[in-house]
Amino acid sequence: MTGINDVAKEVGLSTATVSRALRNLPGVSSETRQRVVEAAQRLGYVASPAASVLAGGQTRTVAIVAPFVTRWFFATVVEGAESVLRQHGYDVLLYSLGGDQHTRRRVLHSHLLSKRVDGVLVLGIEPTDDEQEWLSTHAPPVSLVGARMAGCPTVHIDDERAARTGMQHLIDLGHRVIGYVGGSAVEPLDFSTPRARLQGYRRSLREAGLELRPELETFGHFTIEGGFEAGGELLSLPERPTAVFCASDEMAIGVLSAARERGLRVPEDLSVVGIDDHQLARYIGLTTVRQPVTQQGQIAARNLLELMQRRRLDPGPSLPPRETLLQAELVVRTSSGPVEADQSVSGERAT
Amino acid sequence: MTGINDVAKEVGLSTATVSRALRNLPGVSSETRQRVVEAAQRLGYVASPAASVLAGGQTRTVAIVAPFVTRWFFATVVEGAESVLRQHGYDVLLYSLGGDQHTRRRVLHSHLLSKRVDGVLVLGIEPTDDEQEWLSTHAPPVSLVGARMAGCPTVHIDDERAARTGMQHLIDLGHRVIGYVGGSAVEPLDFSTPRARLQGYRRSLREAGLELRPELETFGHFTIEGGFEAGGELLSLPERPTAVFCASDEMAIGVLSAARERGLRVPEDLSVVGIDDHQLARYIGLTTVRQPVTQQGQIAARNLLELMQRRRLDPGPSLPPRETLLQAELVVRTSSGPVEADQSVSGERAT
DNA sequence: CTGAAAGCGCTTACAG
DNA sequence: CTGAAAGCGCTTACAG
Repeated sequence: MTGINDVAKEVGLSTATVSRALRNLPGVSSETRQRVVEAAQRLGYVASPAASVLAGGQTRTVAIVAPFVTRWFFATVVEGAESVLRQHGYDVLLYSLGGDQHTRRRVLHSHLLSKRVDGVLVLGIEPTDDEQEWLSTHAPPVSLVGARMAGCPTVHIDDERAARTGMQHLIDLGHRVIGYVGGSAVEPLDFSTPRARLQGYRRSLREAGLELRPELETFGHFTIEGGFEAGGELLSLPERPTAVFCASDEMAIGVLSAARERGLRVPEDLSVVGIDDHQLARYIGLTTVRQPVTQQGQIAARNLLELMQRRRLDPGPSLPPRETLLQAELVVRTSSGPVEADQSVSGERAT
Repeated sequence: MTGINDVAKEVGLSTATVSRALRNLPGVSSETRQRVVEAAQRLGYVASPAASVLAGGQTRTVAIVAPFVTRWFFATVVEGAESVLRQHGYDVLLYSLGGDQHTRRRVLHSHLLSKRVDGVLVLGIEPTDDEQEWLSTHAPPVSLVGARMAGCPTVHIDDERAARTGMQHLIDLGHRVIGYVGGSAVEPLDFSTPRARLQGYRRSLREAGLELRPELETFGHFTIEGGFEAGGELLSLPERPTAVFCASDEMAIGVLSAARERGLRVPEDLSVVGIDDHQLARYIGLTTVRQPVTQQGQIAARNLLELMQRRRLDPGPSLPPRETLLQAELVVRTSSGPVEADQSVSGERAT
């Protein structure tokens, strides 16, 4: 494998000069630089990352930490972030936690990260206080999507408000018994998104003077299958809700499926609304609260690039962290409609 | 940041012994090993990957190269592979090519990989002859999913056969005019899967004595949206097909949506069959040819682990590469049905 | 079983 | 503008 010495010999210069020339550092005559670049090209030389890192360079690598990559939202954010990072010459180390606490611990709470990457992109996970403390003292810069961490830039939508937007739509349509399909029964403290959406659901009900009923709150774990199960529960209730609001489109798809299985017409017998605007949503006519997803990945990546550059240039005091709040907007399709006459009877009872 | 020297000082031993103890190498008394491990733990020491690699160790990192991570198939394979690799202590560098030739070139055809990772997992891309030659001389072991490369282990289904399975189902139901939604009009040589599925479609028609018509072959780029567009074309044909076979479930979902938009009943007016068994398939009643997906990622990861281990232990002649052919099976749901009376008229005409 | 020393392939002050 | 030399933090023969 050709090393920097081979290139140095080839052009009759020191490795120092070769190193500087290849990295476009100042202080190399343009003629020399050109000769070096040509020789390197000819010999097929690429610097050994390990040696560069060890000698004090950067790793040119970023870690992306996400709970799952099979969920549409995270896969899309990863793709958005990855392309921006790659354009800037960074490689991406993927840590898909898979809900595993052990892995999470190893990844977030060990020295691995700090010596391996120049920055960390955290998706959809709210680091605990312990983790935050550890990260801020040991780890390289952190940038987040859909979560907050003291002193770090983040990009997200207002989840509570997004939920309220979807709920308001249903309430405006006259629905009075509205089921909810959210994340899981016991939201861990470190997942703020599902908590905020649940809050939004509840607050909308309260402000509309509607009753909060525990049996209307179900949990779909952000999967189609989970939504199907949760939808099944809701539709089996003695007093069946006339609408179901879901914390994600994937769960909404599950609910639609549960409705179909029971022969319910959508939206005549049941209205369903989600959050995301999943790629599938427009094709199945799902009413949803759309959030920009690729864009969140891109913005988070740019935030991270900026932090890494800042740390390189000037280890002084950092700017106040940026919080980018993206707009989510209601997209009305065919899965939601007004309460029908026979439905509103049960709806009135509920009020 | 605590280094190996700090640990060595702490226990009053040489760095060599500390290094050996921590990596469980033989030739260290168990008492010594225990002291070292404890000290390392206490000091929060983790070896610098860069230094380990440079000193002759392995990178403990694997590259996964995939065209897209937002496609369900690839995301699922990645998740399967990643969890196996992580269990074995490997990190994963993700290269999502995004159909970009430039990125592809940089990733597959530069020295980056060879110095950065111990192995490469290639998903859904058939390296060109040039790339194969380069990879086999410069790169670490390669393991593939859904593609072949000389001398490398691979796992995949028989794509032509999978297509024939789906097609036979439609033919058995009496369909005589069957549309096809595949990858893209000009399949690059390096994507064998779409080509093989198209072959399967054609061969099934020929063997059933049915006519191959160019206007029945459309292209959906393996996305829902692409399937929707392609489906639209097929359903606008003067002689509308009574069935559509799709090279992936995501495209089939698009076709279903196009049918719905036109008010066509499924399966009475149109049968639709896909390949994959996408997580959504059972919830929308999609008939499909199921392939194991997570499993392909896991097997490919194990193949790679084995190769990496073999290279470590014994750089001698390697075993003949393993080709794992997984079974794909028809899953009949509600999106396919027999040709109806009024349909078969046009069907008969087509014969 | 343990240690001293060389070396992995770069980068970076420091000189000139 | 260029070079000699130290050093990044480990691992690995080689001795003992």
